[in-house]
Amino acid sequence: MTAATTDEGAAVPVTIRDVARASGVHISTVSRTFSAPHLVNPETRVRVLACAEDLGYRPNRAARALITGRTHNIGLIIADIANPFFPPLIKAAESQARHRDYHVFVADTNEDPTAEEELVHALAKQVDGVLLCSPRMSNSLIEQLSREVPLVVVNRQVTGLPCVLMDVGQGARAAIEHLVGLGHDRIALLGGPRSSWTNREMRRAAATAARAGGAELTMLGPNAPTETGGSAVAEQVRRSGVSAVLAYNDLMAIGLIEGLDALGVRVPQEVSVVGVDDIALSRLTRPKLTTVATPTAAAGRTAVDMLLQQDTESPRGARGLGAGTALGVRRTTAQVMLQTDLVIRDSTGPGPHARPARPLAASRGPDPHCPAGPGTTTAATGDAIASKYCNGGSQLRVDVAR
Amino acid sequence: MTAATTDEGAAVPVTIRDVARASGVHISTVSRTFSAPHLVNPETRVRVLACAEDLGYRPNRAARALITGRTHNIGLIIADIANPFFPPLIKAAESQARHRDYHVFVADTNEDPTAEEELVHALAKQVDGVLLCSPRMSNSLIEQLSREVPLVVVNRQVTGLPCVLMDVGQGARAAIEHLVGLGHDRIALLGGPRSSWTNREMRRAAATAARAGGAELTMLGPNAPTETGGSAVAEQVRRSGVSAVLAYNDLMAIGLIEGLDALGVRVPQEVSVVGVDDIALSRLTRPKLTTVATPTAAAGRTAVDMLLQQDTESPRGARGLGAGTALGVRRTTAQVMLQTDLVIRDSTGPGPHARPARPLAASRGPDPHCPAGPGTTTAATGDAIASKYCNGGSQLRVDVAR
DNA sequence: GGTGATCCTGCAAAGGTTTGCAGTGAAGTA
DNA sequence: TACTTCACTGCAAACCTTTGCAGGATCACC
Repeated sequence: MTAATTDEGAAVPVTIRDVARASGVHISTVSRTFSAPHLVNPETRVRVLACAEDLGYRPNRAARALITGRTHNIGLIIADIANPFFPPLIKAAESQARHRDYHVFVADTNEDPTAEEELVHALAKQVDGVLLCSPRMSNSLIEQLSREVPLVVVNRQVTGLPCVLMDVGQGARAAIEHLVGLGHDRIALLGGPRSSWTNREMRRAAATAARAGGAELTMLGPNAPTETGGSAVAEQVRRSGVSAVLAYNDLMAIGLIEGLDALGVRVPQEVSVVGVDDIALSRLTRPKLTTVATPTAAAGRTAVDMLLQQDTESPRGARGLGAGTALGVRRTTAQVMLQTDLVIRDSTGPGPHARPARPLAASRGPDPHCPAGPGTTTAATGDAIASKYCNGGSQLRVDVAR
Repeated sequence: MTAATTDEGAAVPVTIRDVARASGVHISTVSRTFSAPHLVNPETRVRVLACAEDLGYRPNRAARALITGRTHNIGLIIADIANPFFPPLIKAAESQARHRDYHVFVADTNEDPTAEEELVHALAKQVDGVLLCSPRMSNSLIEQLSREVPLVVVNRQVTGLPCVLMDVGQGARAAIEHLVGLGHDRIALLGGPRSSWTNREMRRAAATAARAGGAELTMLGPNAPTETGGSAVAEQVRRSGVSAVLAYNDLMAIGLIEGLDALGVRVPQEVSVVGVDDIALSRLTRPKLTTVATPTAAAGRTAVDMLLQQDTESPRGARGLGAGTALGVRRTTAQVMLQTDLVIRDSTGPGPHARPARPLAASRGPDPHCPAGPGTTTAATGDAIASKYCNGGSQLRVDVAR
């Protein structure tokens, strides 16, 4: 408001120097007023702050970054923003970062590993750390890049690096058990991208669970993790003769349901379908999707916390230590596993070997993921009652490596 | 790869100085090699580039920004990333910006005007310009902020500022005409946020179109632009006795359909519903949503182009001109209006006064918004054939003010 | 050989901030 | 009183890059 402007309205940048002049102190005192207030006399401080406020002074972060080596920015590298899995993660990460006075660069790689690498390089000098979400590049490349800039990896396990993982293994197991419990003994796993860690975990856990439950598991894929990727295999699913499908994610599950519908195969009457992610959309389709809910927002928050924690511990470019000395630079390598929940809705139903009317073991009640909406209304439509399978809320299991 | 690292792997920042030493030239020559290659001897240039490559040198953008006054960053302020309307816009904007060697800060305001203002302030020094998407703050505040940093406004008309608008007026008119043509003469407009420019435009255009078509238009709202906001008014819609509803956006339309379904009201048999935005989701619900498609990605690209264009024209902090002199600072105030398209799917059907079997005036064919997918398969399910109402593609109508 | 033009390169200041060090004055202690 | 301690402030270097200016070398031309 009171910031000086020229006639034409262009803002005149007001610097620490202007504030110093106005308040009659040296620029270093102004600097300290903002970055180390306890070092300046309370009276001086209020005077400086008043002048700064009056002139509309705001610290130049670029200049600050130049000397401190900290930008107070973080980077967020995302495979595909348009995939509804990511926005809640971005939103949570951005919010958490801002709480800690950090800003967030967001970059979209279109699932392209090369773009991922370039972006890390491009961002490295501008940020204090990077969140790599569902990366598609190799582990060794990730390790290598982590030497250039602190990294936290989401949805991928890289030894020696801090990771935030969602326990899709547990989720896949719960899903298979749910299907087996419903009387399905021929199940397909609709795989996602080959380079996806989640994909590998799901395959492994689903295979084990199917074996334990005496069911036969058919692996399909890899496929694009999109609606189209799901609908494209509808025909294959029908031919395979399975009565249930666990899909890599909700988008594929929804696409598959569309595809089956086009072939005249009814879900869940003829084929049961389970997705993964519990994107908002999965409550809005018909039938509403049974899915493994992943704690996306929590993952975003946690990843930011881990990044900023390790960041605090390892200031780069500090002046006191000889530049580049590894002294005191110890990076966190904690790996956090977030729990998943099976949310049972309407896309799964009794299989060929269903036993009559055995109640589910799980707790019952309205879908906790959809409070107060008509999304899970049941009586009128005869839908199955939504329930959670395992545990009440998302908890952390933390392993600290090395 | 060959960048120097310490034993423990921490990266040693390599500067222009290191490259200069390695290649035996002065730092200014190295600088010119990157920022003004034509000024340096080809032989020298290749030598410097080789050394830079070898050492893994990357220019420090903060330092560069400090002296040039250009950060090569832009800010993107979004009301709600989780609203599926925005991700395609973000994606397009980020991609376009990156093509021009700019990076993008993304910030989410949670529909909070105060947060918008704070974010503009916070970002101002770090970016060369800001995209304000569907802002909720007042026009006068926006104008004031535009003096601090170049702004391009999306989905809001602010005189004197560059704006990217979607012609929702045209869209609303087309929707009303479509409904009237189907025999509906009592229609409700389900309004969105009061401070939304889109909302005002829709109201105005819908009212005019309804009058022209001899239909009665009931205004409902304001409501939250979410699924919940839509489902909350289902009861009100039923009581009002209308046979068709035009909703502020797809989320509300989908929520409304859910809500009506819960009340036992069938769509489109008893009530027709039209949304706005054509989010990906609108093709996946049952019934598939008739909606006004807004060119979201084009808006993102256009907005970035406009911002960078005006940015090129008005270098800030240039050294040659006296700092802050408005000389040469002439900002674009072009306002671009992007055309919208009515996409007819399955949530609209004949009204109480339908004339029998009059073919629609529009072109027919598969939904151009959903190529090659089973999303609009028709024969098996008996769905209406999807078609576009007005024009073939999104075109620009450009007015250059002042 | 002298003059001027052209091409390339080096010099040094500048941009806004932080921070180790030193200096000041006042208060506390012996 | 002399000495130490303390709280506060100023000084100046440093971070990395860009860029106006000037100097040096080379060449062409008269």
